[in-house]
Amino acid sequence: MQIAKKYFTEGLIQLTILLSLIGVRVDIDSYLSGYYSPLIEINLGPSSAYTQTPFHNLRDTLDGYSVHPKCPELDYFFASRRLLDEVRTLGSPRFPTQLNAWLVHQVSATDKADCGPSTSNNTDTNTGLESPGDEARVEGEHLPDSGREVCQTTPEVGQRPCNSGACGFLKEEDEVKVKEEEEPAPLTQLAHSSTLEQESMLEGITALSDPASHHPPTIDIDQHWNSLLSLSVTDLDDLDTLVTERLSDLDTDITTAISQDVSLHDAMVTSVGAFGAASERAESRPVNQQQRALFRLESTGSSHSDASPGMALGLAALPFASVCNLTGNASQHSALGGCLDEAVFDQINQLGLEGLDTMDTQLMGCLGIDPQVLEDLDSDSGLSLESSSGGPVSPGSSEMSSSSSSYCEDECGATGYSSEVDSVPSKGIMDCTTTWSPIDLSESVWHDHSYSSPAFFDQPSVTLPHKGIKEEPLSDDDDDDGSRLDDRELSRDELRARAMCIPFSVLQIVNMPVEEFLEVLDGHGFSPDQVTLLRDIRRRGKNKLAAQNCRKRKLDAITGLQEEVERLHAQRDRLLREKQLTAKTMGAVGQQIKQLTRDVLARLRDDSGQPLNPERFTLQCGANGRVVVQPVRRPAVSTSTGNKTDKRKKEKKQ
DNA sequence: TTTTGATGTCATGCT
DNA sequence: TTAGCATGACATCAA
Repeated sequence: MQIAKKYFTEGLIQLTILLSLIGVRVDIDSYLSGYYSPLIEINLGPSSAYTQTPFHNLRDTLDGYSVHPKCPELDYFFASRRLLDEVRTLGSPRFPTQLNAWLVHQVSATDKADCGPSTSNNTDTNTGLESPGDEARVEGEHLPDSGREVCQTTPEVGQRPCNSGACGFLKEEDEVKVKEEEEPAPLTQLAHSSTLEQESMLEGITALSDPASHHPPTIDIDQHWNSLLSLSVTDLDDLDTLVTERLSDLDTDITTAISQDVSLHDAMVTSVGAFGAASERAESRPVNQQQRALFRLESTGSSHSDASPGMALGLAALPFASVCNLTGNASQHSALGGCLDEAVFDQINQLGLEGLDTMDTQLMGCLGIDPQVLEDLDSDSGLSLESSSGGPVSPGSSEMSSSSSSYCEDECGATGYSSEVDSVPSKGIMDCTTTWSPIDLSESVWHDHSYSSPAFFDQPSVTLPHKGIKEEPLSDDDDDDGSRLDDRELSRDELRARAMCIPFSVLQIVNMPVEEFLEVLDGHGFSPDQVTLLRDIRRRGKNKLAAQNCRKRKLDAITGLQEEVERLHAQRDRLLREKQLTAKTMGAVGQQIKQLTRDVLARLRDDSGQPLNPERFTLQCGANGRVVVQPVRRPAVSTSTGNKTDKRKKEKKQ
């Protein structure tokens, strides 16, 4: 039985390795870290829900982040994680190392069932190899073997417990220093392996090391954490120095930095678990939990080093900010984030943060984040970019995605027309605020500056005088001020729709797919006027978005041209300087040549023994490097050349 | 009162 | 033919 189990385990490992080599992520770790023991799932075999390749195939799609039916509780987590993955894809490419995490789960997961599903504590749970219990002992007998096999027979893959997460990152240095003496062979392999392999091997070494050595890192975590937190935002240079020193101390820090990125979802699981499920472990160890969560979040580059807290909140960390208690540690957060994965957020900023900022304020409210912070990040004009992007009502987000995806490629989030942005609030927000209605959102974000007129109800004409607003006294009826203000916030089309008793909001009309729109036109028995109004509203809404897009592009083009002009100016200045420098150099060289020529000629004698006259002779350097004295050509020569030019002119004329 | 930027809307061409 | 997009032009509002 043990032999069969061993073969089975090895087969799983090999299969996982092969899948990883062809780019299929075997991300069991995501599931493991939340609710279930990895050991149990491993024992369940390949039919386990954690063999989630289909999930990963779907995860990158718009609506493909649905969780495996066995884990519906993780739905909102994966929605958040998907967002973060999208953000991270803007940065440097990531490499799936969850395979390694899976392998290490085999090694160290014997006590997972006892110590809880969270993977962040496996600094301590690695001692599970010694944990009592029959099952743990049985696994303890096998898993270390399998782990060594993996480490030795497949060094190119190595091991890496992603679930070790930030703890692993912090303790690796110390542990590896200790293990360098104890484990020379793996480190030798490490030296010849790639970055991720080194990372994996280091983690594997850590996982296979003596459990007794895992207790000190808990202290080291705090020490490292305090040292890192002691850095201020303005100490980034020092932080870089610190990183450099650590790199010099241990050349695997880079790999650990990568591991931070890779294991972000672990942090999210941990954090989410602490936030949503309020697990016992989260209660028993809140400090470490938050620290790890925060550190991991930062390690994934969730902020600019110089970003304001609001900026940080507006980034991809938003879905996780409240979970990770981010708001209270913005400065430290920035320092760490800027160190670990700054490049990602450079690109995010370059790509425009509006897409991420379009996290609806209601969602922020659900997460306990002050929406005002986000509003500060936006322009004060209340651009309907927000409204369009925040068109969460969009029942036809797919339609919007198909129509706007082409432009979203380079400006996704910038203009806010991303279908993804549309889709996210439509799901996340609706989950959080069940009382939310499209009308309310349209009133709050659909920008239409005062085209609405309360007089419209008195004069239900289709054409609305734009200046009717000013003509309408505001204080005519104090009792109706509230309703009038509400009406004033509505757009003209909204008012028209109300007047025509159309049971759809403008956003719904604009954003619904064509098929659905046609069904609405046909199925609701609208009058021709209503149909016309619906079509006009839809057309105007679409055109409004198009106009905003167009203007955005125009501004971008102008900005690009300005930058191009500046670049060309700089190039021209540089070339002019080079030209002047070259002229000066040429002049100096010419003077030197003249002086040398005079000196040489003064030392030469003609047939009569007289020095050569520099006025009549000159030195000519031949192609072979020989210097020949030649008589200076008189103007007659120049006239001959002039004759030649005359001949050429004559030839041209002919 | 004028200027200017932002925005909505319409017309038109194209896909 | 229709829907949608892109864009120029114009109107309006507000600072």
